Amino acid sequence: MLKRTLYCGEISEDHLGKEVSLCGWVHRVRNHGGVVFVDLRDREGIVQCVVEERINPEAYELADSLRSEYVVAIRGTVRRRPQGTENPRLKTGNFEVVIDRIELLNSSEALPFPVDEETPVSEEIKLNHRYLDLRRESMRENILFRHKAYQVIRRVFLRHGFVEVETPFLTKSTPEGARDFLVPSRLHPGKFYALPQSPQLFKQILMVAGFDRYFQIVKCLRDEDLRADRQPEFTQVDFELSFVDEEDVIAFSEELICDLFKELLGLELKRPFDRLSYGEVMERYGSDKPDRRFGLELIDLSHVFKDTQFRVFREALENNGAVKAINFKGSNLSRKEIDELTQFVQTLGAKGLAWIKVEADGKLNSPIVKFFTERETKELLKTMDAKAGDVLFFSADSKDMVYKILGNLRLHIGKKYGLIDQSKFDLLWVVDFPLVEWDEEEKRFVSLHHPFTSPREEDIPLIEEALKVESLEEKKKLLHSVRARAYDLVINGYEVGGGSIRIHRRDLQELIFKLLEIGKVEAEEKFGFLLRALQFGAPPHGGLAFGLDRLIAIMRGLDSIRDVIAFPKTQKGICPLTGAPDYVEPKQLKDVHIKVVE
RNA sequence: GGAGCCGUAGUUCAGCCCGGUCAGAACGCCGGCCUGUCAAGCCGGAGGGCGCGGGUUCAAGUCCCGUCGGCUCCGCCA
Repeated sequence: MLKRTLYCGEISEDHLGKEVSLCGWVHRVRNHGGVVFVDLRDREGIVQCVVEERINPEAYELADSLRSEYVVAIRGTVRRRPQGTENPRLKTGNFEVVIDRIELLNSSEALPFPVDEETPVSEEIKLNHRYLDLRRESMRENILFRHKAYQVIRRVFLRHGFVEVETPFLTKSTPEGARDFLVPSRLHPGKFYALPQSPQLFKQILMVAGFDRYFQIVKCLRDEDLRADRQPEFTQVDFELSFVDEEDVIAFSEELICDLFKELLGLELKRPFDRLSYGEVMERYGSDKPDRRFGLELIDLSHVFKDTQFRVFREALENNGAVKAINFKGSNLSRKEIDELTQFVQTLGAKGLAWIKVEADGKLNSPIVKFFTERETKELLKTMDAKAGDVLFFSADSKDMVYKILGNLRLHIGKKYGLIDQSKFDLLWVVDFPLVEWDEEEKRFVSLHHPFTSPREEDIPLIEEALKVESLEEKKKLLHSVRARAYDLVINGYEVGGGSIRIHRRDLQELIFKLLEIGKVEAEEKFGFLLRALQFGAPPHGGLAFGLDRLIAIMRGLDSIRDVIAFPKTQKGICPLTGAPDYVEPKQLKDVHIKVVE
């Protein structure tokens, strides 16, 4: 067999006149009668190979019989293409390989879909034949890009003295957080391991153990429903440092992100990244992960309607809710377009969508202005800076609902009407998260981040006070102002990283468990190992984890993380390639003491 | 758990609203021609019965119900 001397995509000026041997896949064959062009492809790119019948009849005949995705080795001589026949779309487009010999290494069936960028192919078919999909240039580049990212990331960590440590995959199920994937134990009937949602507790233990700086590029598993940016198994760039505060973690994170953007995209990001508080981003964007590449900010109207007779607005304000609006400036939306947006917000649980359109003559076209006083209307238009052609959309409801409706509507409009500058990267730290929020379903407070996140020192008395008061409203009020020492990195409206300074004192950790109504017995049972560790000289520590899949997808301008994962799952959590999940043999079930009930 | 869009040749789609030459196009595939193309070109050919199951009807890709699958979103995701 001919042995490769270089990759197809590497052919350049340097190889002119030299004999080369290439191994790869037949991308395309063009036979012009007497001369055949074979585009040969490998992971580095494509190069055109050529053979003429009258010069090399044997190779010509074989070349003529080649079909897409046949595997061949080709020996030949590199030459400059005849003038006027260069192909600027190929990296190797100024050169071609004059075929001396072709070895057919394997043939291929007719393809289920073309290995090119032109034809859109359904996700199902692509994943079914992922090996073919991955041969496509864009997918190959996504995977190679990701590979390069690993290298940059490791280099940055090593530069800063981080130690790479692996943590267990067979671990313990913990309450709080996402649903666990469970693994039945054969040796311990009725007991289960859980696959880790993240190495959170292990990395904290490593800090207690004195490793000082830890990192790991690691799979995390959560048994929750999928989204374009969520897979049941995904990769975190996880790290933790001792003897640090927020600023250290943030500064290091920025360096890591900057190095990635610089080395992989050639972009110099401006440092420090912007920071906004959780409260501010919720007020302005209705989201804790805002995309700031376009406007349409939420504007508060409670002062305008504080005494309004319009029932919908009045009730919202009376019930401690909010009245807010966004102004889609100069959009001149038609009634049909407004109806479409109304339908959209209804899928989010809105009853309807109040709107005002400012017509060209300045008249207001709206189903609701008739309920406003003259003063309200005037102040409203002023607050919203409403001009001819503008369309205003309102939401009046509980604060959570207003944020949800207008935040999602804002994004929907931004995408639908092309308001987003796709060439930009918007990097933002969201800080000052509340430590906990009330969970109406569970009727208790739950961590916004996770139960190991430290509250601000000065806010701890508020927690103690809240635990003493009886009234729930009073509790909520007190706890609302307890801030977590947490920080999220948001890029283009995606949460790509999150972390916090952790609790390193047992008494404080116990206080938080108490706040979260995790009883002493349960805390001991589930987190006893952590509590004990905190008693034996736990250093102050904190860290962060980046969602690598999301980060790579954003850097590559992709909408779905499936495109940066070699073997992703479909929305129903199925791997079409292997057919997982699947039934197993009764013997296997018996071994692990599992009986399946319908 | 819920909502929306989609499912027709190997692939991407049109046809569905207004049931009755509606089973089509392009690419791919097969055969032939062609010495400079590069998503080659030209000529010819094969290939599906419309995801699956019911129902309505004289008649169903076309209407109705159910179901499965893909995608997007809500819930969920400490």
